[in-house]
Amino acid sequence: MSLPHALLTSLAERPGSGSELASRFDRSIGYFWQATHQQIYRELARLEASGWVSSAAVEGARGRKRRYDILPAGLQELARWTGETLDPPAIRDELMVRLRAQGVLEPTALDDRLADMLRHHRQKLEAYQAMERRDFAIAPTRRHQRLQHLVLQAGMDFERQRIAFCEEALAVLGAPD
Amino acid sequence: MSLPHALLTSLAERPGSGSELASRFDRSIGYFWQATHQQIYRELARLEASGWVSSAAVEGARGRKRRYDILPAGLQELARWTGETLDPPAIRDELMVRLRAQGVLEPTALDDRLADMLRHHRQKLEAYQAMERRDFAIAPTRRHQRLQHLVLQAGMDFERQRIAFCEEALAVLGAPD
DNA sequence: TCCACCATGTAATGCGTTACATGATTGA
DNA sequence: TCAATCATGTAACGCATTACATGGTGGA
Repeated sequence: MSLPHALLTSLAERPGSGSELASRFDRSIGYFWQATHQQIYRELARLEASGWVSSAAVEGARGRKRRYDILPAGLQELARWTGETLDPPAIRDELMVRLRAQGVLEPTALDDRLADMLRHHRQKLEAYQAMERRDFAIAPTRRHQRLQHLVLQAGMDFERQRIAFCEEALAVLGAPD
Repeated sequence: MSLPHALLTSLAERPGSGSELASRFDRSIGYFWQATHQQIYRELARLEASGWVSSAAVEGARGRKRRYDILPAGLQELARWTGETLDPPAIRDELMVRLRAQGVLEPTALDDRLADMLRHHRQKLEAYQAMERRDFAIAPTRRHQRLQHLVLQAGMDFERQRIAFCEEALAVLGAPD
């Protein structure tokens, strides 16, 4: 249940509207927590009902745009949650299930799917590397920046590991039994 | 929506009852796909309604134990699914959200939580390493075994990466801003 | 004027989670 | 015989997902 706190974090970094938050979830924050615009609007309404954010109509904007700001109570809640007990990550890796299934089956098109995955992860890695060149050309010294860099590096490590894994899996599937 | 197929895979490897499947989800399969016994029983009923598995009461067993077997239609469905389009993994990493939140907050107890995580991942890595020593003392040559080994190695890589990450994050949080 | 698009929202469905319940067997 | 435990469920709820809907603005 981290979506409300991911939104609070994003609003603490910078106020914004629902659609702006949605686009942030397609970029930076979305790399480790995804949300659709439907989820975001519903959750923003709850955050406001809880007194953690305030909102105001944006004049001169397209549609019924509203700007959300985090309130002191929201910052307090965010700090409380950040230090709260943290559950280990819940892994749900469909690729592993399929590899295990392949082990009890005649050959399927799984190697094509692995090739797709390989392309996907290589593209993501390239995108992260471009971000790093752009935002962290010089190693940051402030804690805030160092944390963001660390998280980006974790994303790159994940993609690299995934690429190596797909390559090895393809080799195993291609080898004679 | 991989739970039905994870169950089919497990039943294809070896028939078993709901409770046996539940205990497999606490061990081998559970390392990349988790499920509670409630989910498993509900899903087994659906698999049987779809004609993918059959079940029969186990005589002389405790309680109302039923043994489930995969049917030819179930194997066919498993093969279809294994070659089907595969979505990239959905990442939802609460730790990353908290680190990003910490970036806009005064210090919290997050470093204690990181220390907890570190212990957790070190224990999981040790457990995996014990499994590897026990099951893969000699490198397997059959595809089926090589795939299982590969998946186990992926689990170990994940834990190692996680350990390194927590250590670096603790270093960043401990350093002066 | 009218179409495309932006911004926000509603509705339906399904999986996952948690709490609780029932029947049957073993062992003290 | 009775408590503990095994095996199988039921029920309620919430988040995530998908499809669809509404209102307002800008540009052709």
